[in-house]
Order: sequence, then C-alpha cells, then structure tokens
Amino acid sequence: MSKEKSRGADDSLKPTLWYSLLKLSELGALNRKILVSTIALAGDRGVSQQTASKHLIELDRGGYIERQASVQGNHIKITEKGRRAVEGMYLKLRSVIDKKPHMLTFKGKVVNGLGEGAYYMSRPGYREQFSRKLGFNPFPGTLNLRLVPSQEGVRRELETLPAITIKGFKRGKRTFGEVKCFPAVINDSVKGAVALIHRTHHDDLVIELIAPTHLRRSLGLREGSDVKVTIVFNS
Amino acid sequence: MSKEKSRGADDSLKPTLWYSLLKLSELGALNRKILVSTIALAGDRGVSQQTASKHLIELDRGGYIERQASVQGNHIKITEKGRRAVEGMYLKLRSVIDKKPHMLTFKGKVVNGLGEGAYYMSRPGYREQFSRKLGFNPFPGTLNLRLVPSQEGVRRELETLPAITIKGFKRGKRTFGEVKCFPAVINDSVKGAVALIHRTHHDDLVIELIAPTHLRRSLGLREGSDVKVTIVFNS
DNA sequence: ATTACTAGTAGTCGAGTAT
DNA sequence: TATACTCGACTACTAGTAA
Repeated sequence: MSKEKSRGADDSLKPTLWYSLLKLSELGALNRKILVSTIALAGDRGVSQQTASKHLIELDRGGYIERQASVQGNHIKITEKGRRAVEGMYLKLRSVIDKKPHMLTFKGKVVNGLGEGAYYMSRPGYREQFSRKLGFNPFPGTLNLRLVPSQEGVRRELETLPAITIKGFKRGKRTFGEVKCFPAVINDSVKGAVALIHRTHHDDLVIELIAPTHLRRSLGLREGSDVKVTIVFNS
Repeated sequence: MSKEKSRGADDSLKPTLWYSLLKLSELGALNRKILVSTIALAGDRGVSQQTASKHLIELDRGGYIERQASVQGNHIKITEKGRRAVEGMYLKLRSVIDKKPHMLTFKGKVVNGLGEGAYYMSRPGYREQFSRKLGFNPFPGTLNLRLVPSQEGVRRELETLPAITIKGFKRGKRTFGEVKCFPAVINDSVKGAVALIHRTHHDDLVIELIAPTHLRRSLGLREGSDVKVTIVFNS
C-alpha cells in the first residue's frame, strides 16, 4: 500500500484536469475569485457533476486553485502555479502557431559528393566568415545527406527560416554564391551546421553538413549511414 | 457551411489526444510532413509506445492528422481540422490570458432601493444617452442587486473594464454624475445593462440593473430573489 | 440547493508479442 | 529496427445517495 507514488507534489497536470483548469480560466478565475457550482462546471466541461467535483478537489490538492466549497458552490481563484500552467500552454502554442519552430529534426543518408565541398570550404573568403559567424573552424569538406523521400519539404522550409548568411564574393572571374547556415547538432553529439549552398549540383533532396571535425571519421559514417540532424533556433 | 453534427467521427478531441496533437505541433507537423516514431513520441509525451501508437491511430481516424505508417516511423502532417483545433486552443487562451474576459457572470440578490433609480432614469439628460448608446429605451427605474459576499471583487473589476460611458450633466444647481454601463443578459433571458452609478448610496456590494422592461415584473422577482447577470464584451 | 463519498463500470494504458 | 494487436491491470468515469 505504501507504493510511494509521490502524492504531494506531482507537478504534471493531467490532461483532463488541464481542461477543467482551462474552463475555470474562461470563467474568469485567473483574475478574481469566482463562484461556480460543480453542476455548472460539469455542464461546461461535458462531464458529470461528480467528476467536476473531483477535478476541483484534485486541482486544489495540486495547488492550482484556491477553493472554498460551500453550500452555494465553490469559490475559486487560480493560484500562481495554476496561472503558470495556463500561461505556459499559451506560450507553447504561440511559438508553435507563429511557426517559429524552436527545433527542427530530420534524417538523411550519407551520400558521396563530388569532392567539391572541400574546395568551397577552403576558400578563405568563406572560411573566415564561417569561423566568425558559426563559432567554429570548419573542417575543409562537407558531408552530403540525402533526405528520406517524405522529408523533401525540409529543404524548402529551411529556405524560409531565419538563417546565418555567409556572403558570397568574387575571386578572379569565379563567383562564389551566398550560403545560408543553420547551427545544428548531428547525431545528438557533434555541433556543426547545415549549409545550404545555393549553387548546388544536387537536387533539393540533398543538404550539406559542416562541422569542426571530419564527420565521417568522428561519427564512423559510411555511404548510406543514417544521420540525424537537429537544428535549434535561438529564441 | 452548415452545422453538421458529424456522424461517425466524434468531433470532440479527447484531452489525452489533444496533448499528443500538441506534441506533434511542437515537432513541426503543422507546417510540414514530419517523421516520428511512436517510441520517440511516447518519450516526449511520457506514455508508452503502445499508447502513442494508439493515439496516432485515433488522431488519424478523427481526421486531425494525415499519416503514413511505415517501418521507418510515422510520416505525419496535421490536417486543416487539426490546425483548427490547435489554433482554437490558442485563441481561447489568448483571450483568457490577455484578461479581456469575453464574458463575466455573477449572481446577486434583489434588494430594495430608495426609489432613486426611477428619478435618475427619467432625467432626459440620461434617458436620451441610454437609448442611443445601449440600444434600448430604459424602463424608468433600476433593479438593485446585492452581490453575494464572495464576489465583492466584481464591482471593482468592472470599474477597470471597458464600459459604455453615459456622460454626466448639470440641471439647475444639481449635478448628475457619469454612469458606466455594461450590456448584460439578466437571468439568461432579458437583455439589459449593468449601470455603475458613481454617486451611489449603497456600498460596493450593490450594483444596479436597467432594462427596457420592468425587471421585477417580467422576471417575477421579489426582494431576496436570486438574479444571474452575464456581461458579454464585444471582442 | 449544494458538495462529495462509495461502489460499480467504462475506458485507458502498457507488457508481451506478432508482423 | 518499426507498427500495432491482445488482454490483464489500472484509472477515471458516472449513478446513487448522504450530509
């Protein structure tokens, strides 16, 4: 019977309780003490009176509301903890809706490039910018990744997202285009970046990774290896 | 569009499913097709792999996501219906958090006034404004309501909310103060208004109602009767 | 009127496992 | 690897009812 189920401060709000807390918020309990009967709340929530009663008891015990039950109904005010729960959900939704993804993860398979990456990365005009803007000195070479077919949209989406821009330049009669970069974590371990090289010989299913180390070696990759890339946006 | 009560697909999202849909949104499924394994989703959600799998199946059946399950995982994109669910929650939370209550309900008991209401309401300087700004011709008289003790905060909160203001005026040596009004529904049936008459002989627990009809008669009220007032804000 | 307890039941979850 | 089925255990619900 004493199965230590941490009775006291289970700080995760169960989904059904969240809905009841939300309903109380709608009734104004964030701003003032409201009077609501379990019957009325049950009607709003679409559950029974008994369930509404239990929800109030549990929200109270969890510290999300202050409550005085009386014969006229429940006098309820949402506590600071309850407010944080509501606002937390709001902030989470806002960041999701405003399509500023805080994180973007995708997978791809290693494909062999044409050795071009090494040439590009070793151009001083690029190299200096990479070092300064990304915070690491890139290994002279890129790892080419072919996205799995269903994720063909990733590259297009990346093009619309705020990137670190490496400016293009001219050297002699050759033009080096602008490169968009996204700091990324490769296989959950190595910090590097996704580089969208504008003038690419690959189709849209291939993206290139750069890192301070030789990724193939340090991660033990071969052609066809699965690689996971996680881009984290700073905000 | 009509109001189809949709057979077959239960169009109310269960709380636990909502949480899974939210998690998918966080992973970016609002914007593109993502690849996620039931194991990964389970980890994020704090449920088992089996439960995550079931949730995906039910979200799919409910029309909230498009899904292709494969041996690499689930390719998932949130549908229009799913997006509406997420955005609906966001909008609801925004209106709640931004403390612009869309609705405020309270209860009070009928108390006898001093007959002053009738005098005020019949002043042409007030009457014309009420008629024009509230959209009805007020019955010459007010219904006084004593708030239940726990709702003493309601009057104070009303003073901070956007009101329809009836300007004061002078008639002879007498000064008639400004009145703040809130369109309201009384006992879920009669459209009238709450009137905060600045210069009142009552304490803060009493508010006054006006309406196009004689409320005591049309609602069959007596002293001590319970009255429910719902103020709806336009936006 | 209320709240909220008890008891029975419907529904949800997760371990094992098939594919 | 992955998804997803079965089924026993557990959780959350509602009906009845006391206070």
